[in-house]
Amino acid sequence: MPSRPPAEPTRSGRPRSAAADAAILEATRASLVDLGWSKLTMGDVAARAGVAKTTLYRRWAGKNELVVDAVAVLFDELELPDLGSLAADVEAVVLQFAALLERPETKTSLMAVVSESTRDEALRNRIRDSIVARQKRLVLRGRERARDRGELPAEPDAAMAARTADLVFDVIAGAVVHRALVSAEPVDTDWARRFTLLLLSGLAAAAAQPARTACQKPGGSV
Amino acid sequence: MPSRPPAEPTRSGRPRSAAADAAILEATRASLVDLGWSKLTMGDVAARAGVAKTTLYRRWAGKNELVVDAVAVLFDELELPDLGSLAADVEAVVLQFAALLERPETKTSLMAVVSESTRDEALRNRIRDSIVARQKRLVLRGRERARDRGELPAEPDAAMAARTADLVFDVIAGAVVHRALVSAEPVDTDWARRFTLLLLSGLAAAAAQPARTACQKPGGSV
DNA sequence: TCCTTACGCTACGACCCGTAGCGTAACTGT
DNA sequence: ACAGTTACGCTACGGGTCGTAGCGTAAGGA
Repeated sequence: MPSRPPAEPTRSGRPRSAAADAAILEATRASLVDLGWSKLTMGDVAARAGVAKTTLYRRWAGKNELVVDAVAVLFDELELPDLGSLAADVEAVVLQFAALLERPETKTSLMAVVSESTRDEALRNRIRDSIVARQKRLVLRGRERARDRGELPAEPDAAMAARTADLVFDVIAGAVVHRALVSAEPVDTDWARRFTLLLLSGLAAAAAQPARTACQKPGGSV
Repeated sequence: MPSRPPAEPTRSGRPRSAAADAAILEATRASLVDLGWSKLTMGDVAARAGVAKTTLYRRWAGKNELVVDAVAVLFDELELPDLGSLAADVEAVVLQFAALLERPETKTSLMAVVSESTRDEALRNRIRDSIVARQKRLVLRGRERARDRGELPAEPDAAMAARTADLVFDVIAGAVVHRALVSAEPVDTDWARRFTLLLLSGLAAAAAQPARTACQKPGGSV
């Protein structure tokens, strides 16, 4: 339901074709794969979907909104598995997220819409609601599950817990995105394992020592 | 010296105007501020720079390359301060980087060119050489300095040290970018401090315990 | 049956792209 | 001083996309 009018219970007149919605979003993803973000045009999407160009503009304000909706459903695939330990769960979700970023549809368009959103608050909200919020739930569920397992201490201060969750979210999502799209190097099992070790070690150690000095320990490698 | 021909020692004929280069790059930044990435056009940049549009195309292949060069010089401002401790240094550089991302020129264009680079290897290399590499140096210098201070153990395995540096780089840059541009929330002193604590705690603890299990400790908050 | 809304289609002005062609300007070598 | 070479400004152009208007038709609801 990507259409703009928030909710109108029963409207008279001809209803919008749900099949057209599906065809358009599918055509958008296909066009992203073939042409990439910059060469994707509204006319091309309309032609692929077997729909008039005007129909697109009746539902979406432009390319940005259309692509966000087309890509957002892919994030529904993300799930937090229950593999018995927090480390295994984090590692798995990192690999899932990386696999999603490897898909040409997302690879070419995610950063583009984020870039556009820096000058468009409505678009920013749309991205937050339909993409970012879905990812953040995984972090909250992961923390919840780890607390039930006894792997992380219960956080008495709710506000502080929320800020920590935000921090962890930006670290995980940011690191994976940066590795995959900016550094353009593979997020493989080895990288995911090393990253997870770094993150969880940091969470545990920082929880034990909230001071603000650097710690020094001898030892091996990360 | 953004022009494509790598190096031709002594060329005959009229030399390219260095003043025009400077004016064009300056005009590009100004146009980014006023119009943003998507509405920036080559014609507008040429007009602002007081230069013919054809001159732009004689030096840059297109918008992508031009903007990368125009923004790259801003990254020269980044420096790793020497504040006495690794934590303070990291915190400061995080804030510097965040301030850079707050500038409208970078905010609107960095992710856009990264997005374009997913389908253009030459652009990817250009970004890596003129932007990413400059940031990565800060990580290497930071580690070097921390080792001299005794804050981090010397890493005997050079290959492993390089991989750790890459990991740390993606974590720092990725987290800051994600916080600033995707979550669109401020990277303030508090956030930088909490992030730094998490990172450095993780580095120290993970170095001491390279195993692959999650660690559980009691304690307060990050 | 009337009313309302969605759809397909065509056409349109506006804008931007990237290039070709030309005459002129600037610098190099002999 | 002169020819050779390259850069520059300017104009003009075909090709493409944008986003919208207008029209007739299709598909539901009262």
